[in-house]
Amino acid sequence: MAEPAKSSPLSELRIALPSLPMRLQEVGRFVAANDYDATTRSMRDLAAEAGADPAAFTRLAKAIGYSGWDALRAALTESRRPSQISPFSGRAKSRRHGPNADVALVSDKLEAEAMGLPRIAAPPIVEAARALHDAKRIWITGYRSCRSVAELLNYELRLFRPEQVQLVGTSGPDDLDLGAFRPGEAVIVIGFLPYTHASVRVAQAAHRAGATLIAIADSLSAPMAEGADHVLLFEAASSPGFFPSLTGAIAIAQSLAAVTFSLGGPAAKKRLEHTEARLTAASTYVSEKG
Amino acid sequence: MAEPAKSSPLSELRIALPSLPMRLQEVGRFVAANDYDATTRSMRDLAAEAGADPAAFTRLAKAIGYSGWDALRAALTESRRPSQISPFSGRAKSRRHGPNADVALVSDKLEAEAMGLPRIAAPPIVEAARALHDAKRIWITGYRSCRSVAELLNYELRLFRPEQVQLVGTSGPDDLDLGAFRPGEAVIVIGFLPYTHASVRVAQAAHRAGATLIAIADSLSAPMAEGADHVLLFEAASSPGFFPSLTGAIAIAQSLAAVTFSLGGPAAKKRLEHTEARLTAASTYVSEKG
DNA sequence: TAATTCGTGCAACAAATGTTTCATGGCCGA
DNA sequence: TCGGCCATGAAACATTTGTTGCACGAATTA
Repeated sequence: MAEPAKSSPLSELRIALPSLPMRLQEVGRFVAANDYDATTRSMRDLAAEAGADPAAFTRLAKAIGYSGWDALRAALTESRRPSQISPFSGRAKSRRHGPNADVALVSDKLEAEAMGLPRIAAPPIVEAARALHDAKRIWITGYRSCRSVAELLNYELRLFRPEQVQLVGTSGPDDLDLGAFRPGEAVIVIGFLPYTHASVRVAQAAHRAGATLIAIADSLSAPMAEGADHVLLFEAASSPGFFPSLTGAIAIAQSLAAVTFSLGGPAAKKRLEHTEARLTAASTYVSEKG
Repeated sequence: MAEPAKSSPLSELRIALPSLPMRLQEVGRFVAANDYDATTRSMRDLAAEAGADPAAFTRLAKAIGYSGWDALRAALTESRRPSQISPFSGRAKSRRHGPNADVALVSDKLEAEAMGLPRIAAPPIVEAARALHDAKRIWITGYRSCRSVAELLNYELRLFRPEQVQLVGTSGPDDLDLGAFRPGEAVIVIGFLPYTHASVRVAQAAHRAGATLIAIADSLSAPMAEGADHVLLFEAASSPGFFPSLTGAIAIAQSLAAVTFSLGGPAAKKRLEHTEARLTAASTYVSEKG
């Protein structure tokens, strides 16, 4: 196995974790999960809270290459020192070339996308959620990279409205679903430049069928936004990256699902709990650990 | 003796500072200026660096109203604890009822998610991208809501590396793919609390096979992060919503794809152009209109 | 089955920690 | 000038810290 980067003591710990004895794994996990306490409180204190032997901490430190717990904690403390993280402007010194160019690129991209989120208009989302709440059935469409957004929306809505939500094109060719749109139903279409023909066709079919059309797009002039009852806008090109940013679309989708759920009231809550209970019963999840 | 329940230990210190003896002022200023070291290093250590007597620290603490240096440091430690992600709690007083309640909810959610993005660490993303660049093959895994992230990553990476990227579980049962992991390949696992058994199984299989494991998760203590060569963290619970936030994961995924593409150089660019040309020729997109 | 290694908890150890005491020296009021 | 007061540094104190040696039990190997 390739030797991993020794960037942080915590990552060294994680990497060595699986090959450690059981008790040391427990302690290691505890340290990873409570790294702040690990740097501030005493070893015996941590041991008491973790329900482990104090010696285990010393042994853990030695097992991953440190001279003792003191050395591990010192490394942890240094890696957590805030001075190196806080100043955003300090990144300006990073040169355009060299190994840090990519880091600067990523940081800029994240920061740019963060700026875009608060610019999303909330009221249209709430209105669209009301439309979804009233809809007898909900269809969701998204192609290419927007398919991920469509599937997320489909997934979250189905958590509390399983029978009434459906992705277009999953139970056969898209064209079959296009003919199934009815008044009183809602169709969500997600897309941005360049727009796919398929998404436009779905939007047109929805409009023609008299269904409520909700478009999540990057522009009011997007083809699938024509004739839409609700248009939710996000900035796809806000980031200096190569691919259009989808964080805005994802944020809209999740907000839409959250508000729709909120409108659903106790019934939706009960439904969600029921779904979660079923998943838990099927032991889908890893059980909570101590 | 009663401990003061004031706002912040540091502000108490600053307030009481001018009325203190000269030597205690020096020490107090040192503590205020190096509060991180004050919580992590020992009293004698600080005294040595400040060029003061260790006893001065005890006297300082008592002068402010604490029972001793230990009490002061404990207060400092608690006030600095990072888990309190509550710079927003002040605004939480916005009306809970009325027609605008949902709008406020959405706005808060978007703002909270925007705050989370810049907190994502960029260097690990770049390192992970290097690993992807070197990988002979890339597997991607994500279940439940994380599947949307996995599919987005799969889509974007396939734009310029079509043959070497594959979603786990698309060409048959997951278990078939699990046996196909090889050293020199990279496996990406995306997940957050509650963690699915399936994702943990994939991570373990990757680790066992000697493949490079990249985990995109909400915590260092996530099961699939154990033994991972790269862990990319995002905040899933940062928003006051019902479903875990995925904007962080999406942002990481897109940054990862962007940097990997960047590392690919002209070859990747050529490949992407080729793919785009093919899609255009198939008239997938709506032609630019005037 | 016997021998051996390994993981683990317990307890004792030396070192380091925070606190206290004491002696010193400067300052101000009498 | 004297006497009391306070700030200050050094050293001694009890406590707590991280560490290590030892014994017991389980798992592994011959």
